[in-house]
Amino acid sequence: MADSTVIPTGRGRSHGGRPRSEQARQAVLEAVDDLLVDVGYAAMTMKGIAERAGVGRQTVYRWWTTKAEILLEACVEDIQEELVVVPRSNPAEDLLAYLTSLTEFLTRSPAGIAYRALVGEAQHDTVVRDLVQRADLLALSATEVLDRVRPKTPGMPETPLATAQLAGPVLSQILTSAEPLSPAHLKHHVTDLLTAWRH
Amino acid sequence: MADSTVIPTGRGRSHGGRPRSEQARQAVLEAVDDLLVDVGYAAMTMKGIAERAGVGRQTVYRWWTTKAEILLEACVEDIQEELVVVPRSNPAEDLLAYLTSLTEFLTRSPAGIAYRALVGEAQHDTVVRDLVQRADLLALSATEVLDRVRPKTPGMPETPLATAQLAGPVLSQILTSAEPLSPAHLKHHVTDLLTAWRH
Amino acid sequence: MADSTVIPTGRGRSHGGRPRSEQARQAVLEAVDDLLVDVGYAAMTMKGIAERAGVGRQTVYRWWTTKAEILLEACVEDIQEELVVVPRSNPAEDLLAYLTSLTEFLTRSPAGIAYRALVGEAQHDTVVRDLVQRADLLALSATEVLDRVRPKTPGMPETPLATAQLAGPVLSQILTSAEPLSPAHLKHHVTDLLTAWRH
Amino acid sequence: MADSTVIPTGRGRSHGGRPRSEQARQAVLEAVDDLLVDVGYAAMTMKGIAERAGVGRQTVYRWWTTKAEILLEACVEDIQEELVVVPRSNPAEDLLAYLTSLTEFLTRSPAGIAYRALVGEAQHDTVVRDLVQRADLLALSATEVLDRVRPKTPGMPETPLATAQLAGPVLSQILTSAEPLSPAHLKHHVTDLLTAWRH
DNA sequence: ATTTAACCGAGACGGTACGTCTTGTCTTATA
DNA sequence: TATAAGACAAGACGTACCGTCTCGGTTAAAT
Repeated sequence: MADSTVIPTGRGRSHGGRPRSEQARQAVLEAVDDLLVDVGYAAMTMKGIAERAGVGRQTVYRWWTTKAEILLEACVEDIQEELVVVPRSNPAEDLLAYLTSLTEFLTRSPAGIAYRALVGEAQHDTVVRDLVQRADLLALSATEVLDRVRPKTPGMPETPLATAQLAGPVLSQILTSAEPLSPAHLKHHVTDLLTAWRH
Repeated sequence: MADSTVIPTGRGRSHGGRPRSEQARQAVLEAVDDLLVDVGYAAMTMKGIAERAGVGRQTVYRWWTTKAEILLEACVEDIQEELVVVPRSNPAEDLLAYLTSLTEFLTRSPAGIAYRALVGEAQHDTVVRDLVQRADLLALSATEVLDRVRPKTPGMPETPLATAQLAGPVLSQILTSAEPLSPAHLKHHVTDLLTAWRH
Repeated sequence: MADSTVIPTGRGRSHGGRPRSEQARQAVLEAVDDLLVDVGYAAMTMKGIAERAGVGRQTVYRWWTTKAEILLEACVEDIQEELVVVPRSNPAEDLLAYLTSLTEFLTRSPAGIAYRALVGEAQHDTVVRDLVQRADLLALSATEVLDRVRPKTPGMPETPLATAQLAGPVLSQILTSAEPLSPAHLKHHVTDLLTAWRH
Repeated sequence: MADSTVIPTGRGRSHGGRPRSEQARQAVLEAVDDLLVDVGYAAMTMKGIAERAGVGRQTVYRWWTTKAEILLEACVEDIQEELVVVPRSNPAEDLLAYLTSLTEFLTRSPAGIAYRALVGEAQHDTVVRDLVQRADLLALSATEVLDRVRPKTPGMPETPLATAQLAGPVLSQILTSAEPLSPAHLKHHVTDLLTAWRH
């Protein structure tokens, strides 16, 4: 799935013609990251992206149709690296490390901020909604942690609900409030989860 | 607090002059609701709102500065009515009724769709972010339910975290996926919460 | 006829709304004259006109659809003034004065250069062709002279042909060559015309 | 002179390499003729020409710099054939036949329409102006006729003026009006010319 | 009863981003 | 080396919306 977005060089490639410039692609992806930090999602425009990247406007439109699409491509590579959590010795530490890492990602990392912008845009735009769902960025990282913890928690529900129970409170707090859940809250939350899942 | 947004007729009112037209205000609020359903948030413009309401553009700009602000005012009145849950005989039913009602609100009600649009816009626009936080629409309804349940759940954490644990999974699922949590999931989630909160 | 183009303030004016800015209109007409001299017709763009006039792009498009249309409006007022020839004592002098004035107009006057540009564009663009024909700028001035001369030239053909015979050689020479007909040629031409028209 | 444009295969041709494709050249010249009729001069683009000809864009730019240049080359060969008038028994018939042929050429023949487009473009573009003047397409054909008539018209002025007097009214009428001079007008014009030229 | 002041609708104003188009250059693979 | 294909940077195209302004008219409270 990811391939179709990650490797856009595809496209027929029958013969002849100048090949796509990897340099231009990288310049656009970097420009998008920079602009998101500098001016924010709302003030980011296709025109501005092209200019910041030193690239023709048509070149941007040739490969992407919206700024959300560019943002997704720019974000999708980073997210896996940044959200990988090294296994811990026990479930409580494992889950807490994940939630801490998730909070950090969503509030500090450029990729995380991009992810929030995408989720925001998804509420307005059906196309973006589909893109975000298909990429399903959080589920991948959460699944990994949950699979490690599952053997020791016989009451854990199936993955979709467990993911929602684990990450939902953290994510929705960040999306609707100024402040994320505190480390103490995170710890309490993990304890409650394990209490429930062990029964 | 809500008053400051609901009664905008204030504004100095030193003396003389034609009073604000309540008719124009209502026309704008209704136009915004209609347009959100008809064309979606992204395609909704200040110009379009004025035209749909049969109102001069200056009249819109005189009282609101962004479409988010109008939407908030249109939404804030409905939300309390729609999310009120009649008390049930036991905690499990009380919580389940609330989550069911919340799911319904966020996926069906025009006011709920407006709320999602506002949360979405808040990720792009700091001003909207503040508006949404200040209104704190969900907390009000959740607090009521939690207060009813609290006497029977000694382990329930303080309200902010409990609200996140209760509504977070439901909300974040709706914001990031096509499908909300199923009734069965909601039931399972309530059971888990009560298991944790009773210990 | 000319009124419809000369008084563009018309347009219904049924009620309400900010009235058209005469200042903006004048700024555009002057900008077009300037640009025609500075950069030439081909390099003149709607964007450039708006910028030179210090006017929004939409303001230009609101009142004119092509640069030719603007040019015509800018030209149509000047042309009558510049091509009026004071009556002379005899036909030969009358005609020669007109042709001299015409040559001067077409090779020196900004309005004359604009007229040539319009005739040029008329070869490519049917809409411009109609505009130019309808305005019929040269015929008006030629008719005046011909009417003065006619009483003394019984053999003069009807006005359309006489106009072509009088001005055609001068105009086509200027349109297809670097150099206009010389004063000596003009004199010779007038003599030939009168010879023919007196028989 | 014509050679430099007609035989563009020249270009040094010092040593090896793939020779110019005569097939590509013909395809371009035909595409230009087709497009002029189909979409008109203004809507004709270098890109469109290349695509219609089934030719690479670089190939077009390699051999011509503007569409006017291509048009001139496409036009220059035809014009001589189409404007040749077989000698008639008397000056009046000779001149009338020429003017009739000229009218037909300018209003019907693709090459004539191309010529009008070139004259039109010459008003905007100095380079085209020079090209058209240098080719001097009409003078060649007019000179031929005038030379036949001259022995019988002692008062005919030198060729440039005589050409202007003969063809100018016809040409300028076509360039500035919807309708060319009528056959009756042409006949009248010839009579007038001969009246003047015989004195 | 008149004046004053803020409201109302309409719509033109100077801007700016949109997404598309053409320009002339370049880079590739093929002939 | 010339070719067809097609990506590239640049920038004009005409449209839409932005937020402001100007108009003539309306509606009340303060003169």
